[in-house]
Amino acid sequence: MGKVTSKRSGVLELAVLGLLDGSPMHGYELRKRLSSVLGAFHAFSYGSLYPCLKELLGRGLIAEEEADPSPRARAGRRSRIVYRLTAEGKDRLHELLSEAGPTSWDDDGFGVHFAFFGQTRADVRLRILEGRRSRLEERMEAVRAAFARTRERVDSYTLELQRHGLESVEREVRWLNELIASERQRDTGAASQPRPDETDPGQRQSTYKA
Amino acid sequence: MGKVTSKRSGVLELAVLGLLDGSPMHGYELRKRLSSVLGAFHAFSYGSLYPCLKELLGRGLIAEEEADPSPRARAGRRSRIVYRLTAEGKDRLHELLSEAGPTSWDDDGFGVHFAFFGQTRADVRLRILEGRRSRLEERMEAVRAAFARTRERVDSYTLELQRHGLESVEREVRWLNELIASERQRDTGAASQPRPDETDPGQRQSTYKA
DNA sequence: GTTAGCATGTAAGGAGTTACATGATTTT
DNA sequence: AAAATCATGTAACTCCTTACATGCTAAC
Repeated sequence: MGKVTSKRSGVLELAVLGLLDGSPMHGYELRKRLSSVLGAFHAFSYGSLYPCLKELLGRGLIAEEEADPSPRARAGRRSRIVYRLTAEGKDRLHELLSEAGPTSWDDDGFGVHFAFFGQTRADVRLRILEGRRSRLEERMEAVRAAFARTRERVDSYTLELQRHGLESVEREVRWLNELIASERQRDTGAASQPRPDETDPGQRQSTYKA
Repeated sequence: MGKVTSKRSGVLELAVLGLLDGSPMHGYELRKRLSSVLGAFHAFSYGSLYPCLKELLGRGLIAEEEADPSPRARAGRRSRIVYRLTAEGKDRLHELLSEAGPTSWDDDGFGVHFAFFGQTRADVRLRILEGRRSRLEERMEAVRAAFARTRERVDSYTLELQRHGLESVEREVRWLNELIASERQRDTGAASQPRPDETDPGQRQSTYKA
């Protein structure tokens, strides 16, 4: 009945809402931020971004900005459409940030969720980090098993590829272990509050690697 | 006019042809090999594999095996369909293995191409490795640029994500550098043969990492 | 005043997943 | 003979990309 259109992925929706929560922006700028935040993980094209913005607008999660802070738009039409998050958009953002499902463990989803960890509850952060780790460990086990089964029969390039892949995943697991340890540390000390909702803007310098 | 159906991706096609060139296999087995060869890079589901096999069959690149080496199939119907590469399939495989285009530089494509480097000409190998490296270096530059622009304004989680992403890419570039150096080394010494087509099964132990 | 880059958008379609459906073979 | 796993297949659907189309704005 009320089905607006398609769902436009959870990942892009979260990324857009999260970025607009920081500050209002127009699409072009948004896309640059996406590329830099997701960086090595993923990049979106305009062909998915603009339709997504339209849909979010239709759902009332974002709205066009009225203001023209500097009088650049001469008359009538402005060429840049600046979007801001509505109250409903903020609600939806917090809803998405509370979800620690499988979509927050895969390659794309994890990157986006992690990027907004500053706005995410501590318990959800931990669940996502641990979920991601399990996911990677499963993958490693599968590869290692196949590795053992076929070791003799594959040429050295295939072997080298598997070795490098495995090493990359192992590296990410170690990274996650450090992050998880670091999360646990800050949890002890402050009793497990049901919903801390820490705004904590930039206090925490990286204890992880240094 | 002769358009059979859709293209079913170049990546899957190459992977299937390459694996079947090794030895005939049925779909289920093929999929396991795919997961292990591509490992950390990508995995395909049956929903894409079986349609692909059908299409390759229709194009005459693969064929169903006649043989039943062990009399396991009792009567009439066999439950496993074993595919083998046809002569046309071998041609197509060599054609795909000679291509060093953009598809061999992205995440999925590179993994598959690399897995079959043993069947790839030396000059093509080098072009692919160098193409992949440029691609990664472009990405790094973009991220670094954005990094410099927004450094102050982002919270520590976003920063940590960018740092980790950048480090992962840097690691792969170093890996590629070693591979490229190693390729260049074996090129000098043997004059540049037009088509060496070295079968070289497992001679070459990893000089890269040790 | 024209090239280059900013900015927005759309239509067509490619690529693969999920979920489902079904049967054969092996293990318990 | 029930349960697990092997094995094959399909339809609907999700999601994103490519290629195109258009106009504004700044620099040369």
